[in-house]
Amino acid sequence: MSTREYNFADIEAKWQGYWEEIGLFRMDERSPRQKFYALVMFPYPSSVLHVGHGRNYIIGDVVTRYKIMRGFNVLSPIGYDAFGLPAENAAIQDGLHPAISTEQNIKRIRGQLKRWGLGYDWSREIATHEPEYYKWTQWVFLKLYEKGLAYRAEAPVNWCPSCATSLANEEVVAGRCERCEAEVETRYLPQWLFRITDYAQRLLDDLSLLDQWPQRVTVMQANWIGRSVGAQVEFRLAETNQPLPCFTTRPDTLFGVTFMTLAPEHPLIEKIVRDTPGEKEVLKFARRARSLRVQERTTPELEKEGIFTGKYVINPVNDEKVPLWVANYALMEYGTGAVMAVPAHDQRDFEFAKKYGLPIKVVIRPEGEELRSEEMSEAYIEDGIQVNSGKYDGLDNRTAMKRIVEDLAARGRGKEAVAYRIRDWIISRQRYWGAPIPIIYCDKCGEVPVPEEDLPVRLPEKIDFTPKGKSPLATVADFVNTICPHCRGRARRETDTIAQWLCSCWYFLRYLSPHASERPFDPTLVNKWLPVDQYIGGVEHAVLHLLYSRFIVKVLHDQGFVNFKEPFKALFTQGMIVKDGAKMSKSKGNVVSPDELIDKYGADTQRLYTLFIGPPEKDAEWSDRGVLGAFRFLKRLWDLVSEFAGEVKDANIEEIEPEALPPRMRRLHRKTHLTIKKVAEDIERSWHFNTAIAAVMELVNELGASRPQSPAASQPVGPSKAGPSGPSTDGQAAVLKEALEAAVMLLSPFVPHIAEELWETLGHKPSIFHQSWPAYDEEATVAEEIEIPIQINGKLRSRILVEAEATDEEIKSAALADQKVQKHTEGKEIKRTIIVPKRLINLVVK
RNA sequence: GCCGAAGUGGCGGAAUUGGUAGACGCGUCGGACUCAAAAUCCGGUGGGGCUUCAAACCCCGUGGGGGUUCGACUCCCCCCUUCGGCACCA
Repeated sequence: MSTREYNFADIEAKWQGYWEEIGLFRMDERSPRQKFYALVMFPYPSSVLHVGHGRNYIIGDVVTRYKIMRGFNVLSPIGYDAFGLPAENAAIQDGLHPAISTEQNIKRIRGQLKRWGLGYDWSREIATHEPEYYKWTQWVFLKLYEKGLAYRAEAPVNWCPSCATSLANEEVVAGRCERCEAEVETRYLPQWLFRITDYAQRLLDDLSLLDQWPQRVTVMQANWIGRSVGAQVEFRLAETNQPLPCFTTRPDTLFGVTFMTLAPEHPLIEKIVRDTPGEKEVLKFARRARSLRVQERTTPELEKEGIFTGKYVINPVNDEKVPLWVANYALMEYGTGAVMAVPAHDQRDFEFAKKYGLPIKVVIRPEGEELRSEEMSEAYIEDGIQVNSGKYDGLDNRTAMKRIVEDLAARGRGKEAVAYRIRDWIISRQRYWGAPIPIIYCDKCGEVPVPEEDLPVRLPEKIDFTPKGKSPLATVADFVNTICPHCRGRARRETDTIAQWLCSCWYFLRYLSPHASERPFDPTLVNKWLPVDQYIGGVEHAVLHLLYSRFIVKVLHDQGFVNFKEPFKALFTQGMIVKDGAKMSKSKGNVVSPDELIDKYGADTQRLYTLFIGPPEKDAEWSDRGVLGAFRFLKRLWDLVSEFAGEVKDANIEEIEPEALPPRMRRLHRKTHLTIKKVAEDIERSWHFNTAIAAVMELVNELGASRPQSPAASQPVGPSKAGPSGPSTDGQAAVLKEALEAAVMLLSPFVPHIAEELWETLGHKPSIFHQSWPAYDEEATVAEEIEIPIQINGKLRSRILVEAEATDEEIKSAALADQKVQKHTEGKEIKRTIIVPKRLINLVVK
């Protein structure tokens, strides 16, 4: 037997070396071919990657290789999101400097990526912790600072006690730290923020440009931005006439306002209660309410509490005087921090009013019904007809809403307004392992940005990482003490670092000119290559990385640095791979290591199984048995090609004449073309690699059945070895060759190493990826005979074989001639006949 | 509570616009090869009924209940379950 061993280890090493050598994935800036930017979310270098991470990169690699074969000039870069807390926490634990552990991890991960056979342009590799990179992250910060989009404020922040740093709102999930799941506290600290709220409307509007994003991601972003349309209405303090604007989405209920509430943080509180009898009590209440933890403060379960300030405000629609309260459920960050309360038509206000005996005044009633406040057990929040609303009585509330706002606007006491749920983005981190914020504080000049030519502000290396609630950088005198760029006087540096999210907001621009030392990116190249044609990553970044990147790109666009508005044209979010029903994690002990798997079966097997496991956008359960199945398939393919290679070598595919072939070969020829058709459709239409692979498996099964020694293909092999693939059957050899080559090519983006090797076995010169993707012959996919199922009253009763071109009449008479059909129609009348061309016939009988 | 996705054999999953439900793989059962095992190859495999066995045949079957249709995993209505996201945002 001439069958060779499937020695995957050697094969994979061989071709990985070869691709590197010929620069298969090196992007050529001068190529005239159409560009395609394929991007995978770059890895965070914490320890090693598991097979779950692999899915992301494997899918990306399939896209890269497929697009290359489709003739595109592909850019497929890789890098490392290297700043961040885990490295620093590890340093605290075992004393290894983050710079060292990060470098070590990068080395290991780079090795893993290469062993997977992933195609990257390694000459463009970047890591965000390198000064050559973070210099430009700091530059981005300065660009925002110049436009007033970066500012410092003493803000109540989400504080993660375990990470010992502040967090952005996007990093808080259900009151817990997104990373470590510790409960988040509120602290008051001076922080650096980005005015992402200035871009809220555009971030929302431009979601409509992202028609190649999964809808759930755009919906999540829209929800996160949380736009509400309403009105800003100007109430005034009764004594001083000082304006106290509030935002409402229900100006139609203005006549039902019976009190007003202020957020405990509201700056006005202190002023208005000064020297009043209730001063102490009110301030005490406000302080207590403020100290609540974020998740306690913002749940509907919170017991609604408040206190009367002793002051009153005037309602602009009817000049009514209503009491002003402080309430624990009012939020300073939303609207104006002052809320008009309409207990009859808002559930929170209703509960509050009931508790404190405040009046409830109905101003909207359901159509055709009365509504009495004494009988209400909950607020009526639906639409209805205005009552107790002066001249607006009798109007439907939607109309009244518009009129009331118009009338207020005419009197200068209100206007249409929009409020957003999204908050400004807190980017300060009180930790070491990040890019220092490039700001200097000078006693004379105040806050001074570090001049561009002084970048990067380098991270000092020698440092004590132990978290103290403020940045470790504050303890390094050499770092803190500096000179003011303006007056040359003594000054101090900002000691917070930039949240790592900013590093990943622009890395996809850096890939175009990764080594440029004079600028962050090359504008010509960036404008040519962006937006990214296909971005691939996890859905967990829906409102973090993906929202932040959109924001930063818009800022850069506005300043003329780039000419596109959105960074990622198409997004694909792959599902998670779980094991034993849970996300893979070291602590759960359910991590499947790719390294062992590759040792045992090879990278191609792992790749094939990962792609075969299910539709890539869905979560999937990892199965060790499934891996074995993938391996078996590759081995079968290997044996088949090895076995046939010699016989088909001289055959000429061009000379196939289907009519001259025996039926089995004709079927294989047809199957080959059907498979070519299906695989491209599955890849292009829905990325369903699992069904594409299944189709090739079918082809290989069919091929296996064509083996000379297969009982189905020939008589038991006699003393003569000539068999059906002997010299007299060149046409048959050509069909076999065609099928083998198609199978190998169609699998090549999925299992590139074995494909290259078998391509060579079949007598071709590498690389298979220089071949263009196979095309199918429509004519070859047409069957001469087709099977038509026969239904009687919608139930399947029989099947008949008919000529593909058979007319309806012919099909019908063939069906009626069928024995089983006769049995079922005996003595009955055929009422109707439905024929779906080439699909089925249904006889309706009675 | 609101929004979204999903529910198909023992398991992962297939089924263009409504048109043969269960492709492909795993598992399992039977067989071949073997002293034996592994590997490999061949064949069966949704449930049930009928049947000595088999074939043939019949019934049921895509979370549950209705409906539309010649025909429904697919469309419509109601309900259940699971998973994601949001959740005092005025």
